[in-house]
Amino acid sequence: MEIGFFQQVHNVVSNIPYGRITSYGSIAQYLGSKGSARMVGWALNSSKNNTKNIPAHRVVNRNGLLTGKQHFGGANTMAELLQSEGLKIKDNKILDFKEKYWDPNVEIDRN
DNA sequence: AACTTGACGGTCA
DNA sequence: ATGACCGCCAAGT
Repeated sequence: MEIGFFQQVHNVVSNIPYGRITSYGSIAQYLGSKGSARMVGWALNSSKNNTKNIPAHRVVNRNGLLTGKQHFGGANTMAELLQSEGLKIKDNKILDFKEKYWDPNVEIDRN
């Protein structure tokens, strides 16, 4: 059986190291034509259905903006999670986005 | 079955 | 640099 799109997303997101972040688009690109960036967001949304602990807070949009903060319950939960991992956040944006950026297309060896 | 929505991203004015 | 548009594709209504 083929792995579902959401599960592939969960897999990639789970591989994001502590204190690092990536973007929806990068994940979508890593998965090829199996989905668009929007699909990644959708998959993460269904990840809360998954019992496993998915570090979804490490996924932001391409501008380093915390567009999905709304889905973490609290208004500032996502930002606090990221800050606790050493990232600099201001006004819902990751300041050191480029430095802490983690690209699955580069870091993961496609096994 | 048709229309709208969305945790996005690239292009163009 | 900012804002509008379009493409992406599954889910919900």
